[in-house]
Parts: sequence; structure tokens; C-alpha cells
Amino acid sequence: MKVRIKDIAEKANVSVGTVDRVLHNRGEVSEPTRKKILEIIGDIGYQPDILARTLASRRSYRIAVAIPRPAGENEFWQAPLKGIERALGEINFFGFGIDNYHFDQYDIGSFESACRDILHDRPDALVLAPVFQKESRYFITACREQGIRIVLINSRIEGADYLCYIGQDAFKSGLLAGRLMSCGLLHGDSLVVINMAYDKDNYQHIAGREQGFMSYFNEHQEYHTLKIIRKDLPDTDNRAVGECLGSCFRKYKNIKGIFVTNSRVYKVAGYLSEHTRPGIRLIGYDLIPSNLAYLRNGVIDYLISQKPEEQGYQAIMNLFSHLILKREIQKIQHMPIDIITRENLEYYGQR
Amino acid sequence: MKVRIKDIAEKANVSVGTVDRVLHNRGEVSEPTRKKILEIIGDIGYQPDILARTLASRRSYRIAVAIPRPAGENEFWQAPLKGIERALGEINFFGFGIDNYHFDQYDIGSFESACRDILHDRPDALVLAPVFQKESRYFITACREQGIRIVLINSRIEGADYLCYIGQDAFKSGLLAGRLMSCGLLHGDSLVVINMAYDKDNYQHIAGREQGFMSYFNEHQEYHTLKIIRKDLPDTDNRAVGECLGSCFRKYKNIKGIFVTNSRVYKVAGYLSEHTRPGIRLIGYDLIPSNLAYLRNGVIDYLISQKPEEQGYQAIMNLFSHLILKREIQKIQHMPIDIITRENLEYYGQR
DNA sequence: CTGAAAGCGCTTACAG
DNA sequence: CTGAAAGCGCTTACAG
Repeated sequence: MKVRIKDIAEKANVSVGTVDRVLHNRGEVSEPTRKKILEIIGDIGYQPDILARTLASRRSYRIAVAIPRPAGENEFWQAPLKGIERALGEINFFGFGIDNYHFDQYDIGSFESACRDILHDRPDALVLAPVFQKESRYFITACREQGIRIVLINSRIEGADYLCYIGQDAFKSGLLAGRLMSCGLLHGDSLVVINMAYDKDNYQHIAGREQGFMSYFNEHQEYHTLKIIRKDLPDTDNRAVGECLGSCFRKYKNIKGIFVTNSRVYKVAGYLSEHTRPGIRLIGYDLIPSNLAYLRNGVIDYLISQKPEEQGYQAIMNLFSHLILKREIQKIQHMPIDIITRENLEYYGQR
Repeated sequence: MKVRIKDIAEKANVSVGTVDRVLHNRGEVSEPTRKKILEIIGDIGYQPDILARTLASRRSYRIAVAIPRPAGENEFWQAPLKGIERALGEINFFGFGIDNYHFDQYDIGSFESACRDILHDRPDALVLAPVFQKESRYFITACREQGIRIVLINSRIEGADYLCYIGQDAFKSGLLAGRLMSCGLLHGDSLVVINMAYDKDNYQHIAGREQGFMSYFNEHQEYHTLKIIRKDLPDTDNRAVGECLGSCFRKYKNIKGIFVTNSRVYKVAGYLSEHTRPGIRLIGYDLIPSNLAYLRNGVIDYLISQKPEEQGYQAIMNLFSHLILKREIQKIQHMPIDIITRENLEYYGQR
């Protein structure tokens, strides 16, 4: 049989109000009765009825969502938003609501203005993609002073005070890319690693991917004869990409694969298609629309997914767990590193 | 502002009881008032408060779970159970509870006895892994006559009357295996496809995987010189596996890969380890403990995951959506076809 | 420091 | 066919 506050109250010879006070640490209870009630609760194994609690306390929870505005080259950011909305659909009757504070990924000013708005509006919690590392760090501190709980998605801020981080292990994803790239390579082959829009995107994340990739080949001595060329490409326009790749192909004859450390892999795919260079294994990140066509027609061999929709979904669900269910949640939550090919593509990302 | 039954009642000049009656099609309402109330509901956009509803109607839902008993060689079936329990942890306060009716995967009698028990206990819904196709078909019909909603997981029954199916697209998973196998193959190479415990496991599922695999190589003409040997292995003891593989290796000199169409791939991995046959690409299914060691040490190259835990989780969540939220749910829900390697293994299945 | 009462939005008998 | 009342398990003022 389910035990209710009323049962506890009767056992302790007090009213339900008093039990409620100790249950919520609201004070105004004498130490002896508090002890007594706590003891009874321990014995009897009380589990509060979340539905009744939510219904009675007409409290609602505002969640601020601070992620780059999904537009233009940022198709990627639509996915977390979709996940957030899906989560909301499952728990909105608990009084959860979100407020969007999108910012321009390439404009620090827009981010700072979003931060100001959030601090002004004082939400209960915040889902943050900390694209601007330094500014995010300040912002997180300010939020914590207001008691705003923070869930970080996509990339992390070392040492900051957040509830949990949900995202990918960048290094491991690079390692995986190395493994996928390695299959069938021969002595004397060359590979190219390209960091596109290097100074714009999140530095740490990208660097971690590259390190993971390199690490794979360093750890397997059978690949020590491999030549790996690395390129940083701040500009991602067609001319810059063309020049970079053109010079690579002129200089190195045995290029067998290219690893692009972010979602801009479609730019390289475009080049390879135009210059009809088949037989080059191409690996990159993210199931954004621009990449899909190339995955389908075989120019891109593998895409590694960060599961952005799942990140958004989990961000909200973790807040629900924490705020409503009062459960412990894990601080670091790495997403599975999904490998997407033409053959399994259709089963990802449609939800 | 949220609209309540009370608001509708006031607008219609009736009591909340009457509104409730039309809301639930309980009859005993005159046609004119029914029409009027329905009209108001349409105009006003009423959304019932699920929490209040659940709290007031102290209805609970019993979900029967009929899947093979997770034990011995069936480690696989622990995962759906884990997923089911995770889902329950998120929604148990809605009065959801499960009753397990595990059966012996290799004993039809135990399955039939579980079916009888279920029909006797009359749960609200059923999560079924239809391992025994013919018997499952009868059982499903009997359940439907009792109004028991059915969610199928793992494998499907053509044409049966179920609420939804959650599982993998077997053909596509075989196609993917073909793709993973194909990398780096040369003229004159050989591959082996092994169906283990063929007559025991679900026939359709296994056949679909093999067909998908074959189809990959048929569709890519560059592989027309490939020799593909197929073997059915009803018995999976070491002797039988050894004889089968031994004769293959004796007869065909250029075996470069082996595709095992189910989770028994560890038996082949064991053989390859013992007989020190490196350089053979080995692909199979499912992240069961017996397979993991071989994936970690590189004997197994790829495992394809059916996401069994996710299947269990989704089964319960779909029932929740259907029974409590009264939402439409999708009849066929194919799981993503996850590719697991040594490098991304740690991010799968730990939840 | 404590209790009694009203209320959250709905459902469930029951009376008429 | 319809309505008034009690109740689900909790929270929230309010009175003392």
C-alpha cells in the first residue's frame, strides 16, 4: 500500500502541514517533532506522489535555452531544438516551459546580449551551448549566483560550475574516425586532416578530434609509413577550399583519405565531386542536410554524429529529473558516437 | 490561461460531471447538450490535465512482458528488460506496473504456458517478443479479443493486429554489414556467411540479414569476382563450429571476412583466436558480454547493435503515450542500426 | 511552532 | 439524463 503524508501525520500525532514542513525543510518545526517525523519517514519508506505535488503547487519551471540560432550555415542547431521540444512534449504537464535566447554563433555581442536577458529574466534553469568559452565562463558564474541550474550541451567548459554536461567525447570521436579511415590503407599512402573555419568554431572540440585521429595512427605501428598532412582553413569559401586541396593533390600523389574535423565536410565533398576524384575516403561530422546528399551518393563515406537532437532531449530530461524528481544526475554524459553510412542513414535523425 | 473542465461547464451551463461524460464518451448525455459541449471544447481548445486525471482516477495499468528469460546463452534479453525498467522509473507515478512472463526461448511449451497465464491475468497491455511465430500469431489474436494492446519488439509478425512494432530492419542491417565488409576487398577474395543456431532463432530476422548482406555485393558490380560461401549451422558447439570453419579454410584460400548473422559471432571469434587466424574481418550482431571481449581485442571488427535496451524503453514509452496521453503512435518503429567498434564501444549500452 | 481549511483539475459514485 | 459532493495526495496561506 502506498504511504501518504496523512499516514505519517497520524503516526506522529501531528497534522499534514507539519509533515510537509519537515519534508521540505521549511523550518518552523520543533526539533523533537522534526526528529520523530524524520524517523517515521525513514521506517515507512515514504515516496512523495509527484503528480499530486505538481498539481497542488502550481509552480512552473522556466528553462532558458541559449544556443546558436539555427539558420544558414547552422542547420546543425535545429536538431537540439527539436530534441528539446520533443522532451517538452513528454513533460510539459509538469509545468515545464522553455524560453529561447538564440544568439549568433559568430557574434560575441549577440551572445552577451542573450546572457544579459537571461540574467534579467531569472529562469529556473539554463541549457547552454558554450560556444564562446571565455564569455560563457563569466556567464555561468553569474547564473550560479542567481541559483540558475545549468546544463551544458555540445561542448564543455573546464572547471565551471554546472549541473551536467551532455555531449560527445571529441578525442574518442577522432580515434574512431582514424579507425574508419585506416581500413585498407597501404604503405606510402597519404591522408589529409582539415580543420575548417578553425578560429570560428569551438577550438577545444575541434582540437580534440584531430588529436584523437592522429593518436589512432600513432598507436598502430603498421601505419608509421603513412604521411598525414594537416591543414587549417579559416575561410571556407570555395576558392580557399579549392586552393588548399589543389595544392595537396599536386604535392602528394597517394592521398587516399580526407578527414574533416567538423560539419563543413560538404565543402570538401563539393570539391571532390567537381574535380572527379573518386577513390578518396572522406570522413566528417554531423548529419546536416548539406552533408546528406554527399553521403547518399558516396562522396562522403562516413559521417560521425554527435546526436544533437538527443543532446537537447537529454538536457531537458535531466533537468526534469533534477528539479521535479529530485534525483541525482550524472555530471558528464557522453553521447554514443554514431557512425553513419549511406546504408543506415535513414534510421537516424528522423525522430 | 489554461482551460479547465469547469470553464467548459460554465460556458455550457451544465455541471462538470456532464462535461466529463462527453469527454469520455460515457453516454447518458442528451444529444443537444453533447453537441453544445463538443462545440465549446473545439472552440476553446481544451487540453485535459493528465496529472489531475491520473490522480483522481486511481486507475493503474498492468503491462505484461513476454520475452525470453534472460539467462545462459540469452544474455541478450537482459537489455530490453533494463530498458523497460528505466522507462518505468520515469513514469511509474502514472500507475504503470509490469508483470514478467518470461519463457524459455527454446521451449514452445514454456511460451504457451506464459500465454495462458497472460490471458488469465488480463493485463492492459503486452510487450511481446514473438520468437515463436506461429504460436505468437494465435496468441496475439486471443489478446486482441480481450482488448489487450500489443507492442512487438525485436521481430515482427506479418499481418498481425498489434499497436506497434519496435525493432530493427533486418535487411538493411545486412546491407550495412556488407558495406562494412567490403572495404579493401580485392579480386578473388572470399567471404563466409554463417547462420548459427539457424532453426532456433527467429527465422525471418536471420534470413533478412543474410539477404541484405548478399544484396550489397550483388548491387556493386566491382565485387562480382567475389566468392561468398554460406553455411547454416544448427548446432553451435565448438566441435561443429570448428569443423565448419576448418573445412572452409581448407577449401578456400582467400577468405578475408566472415559475417555471422546473429549474436553467436563470439563462437567464430573463439575459433579464430585459437587457430591464430588474423587478418580476417569478422562482423556480427549484438553487444552481449561474450562478444565484447573479442571486439575489444580486435578479433571482432564490427558489431551491429539492435539497441535492445532502447527497444524495451520505447515499448513502455509508446504504451504510456497511447494509454495515458492518448496520442497516435507509429506502427512501425525501426531502431537506428548502430555500428559498434572497439573505439566507440564504451559509449553504448551503459545506461 | 502547529493545525484546520481551501484548493489544484479531475473522476467517481450517488441521488434525483 | 443531470448535478452536487466527496475524494485523489499534496501545497498554501492563514489563524492562533
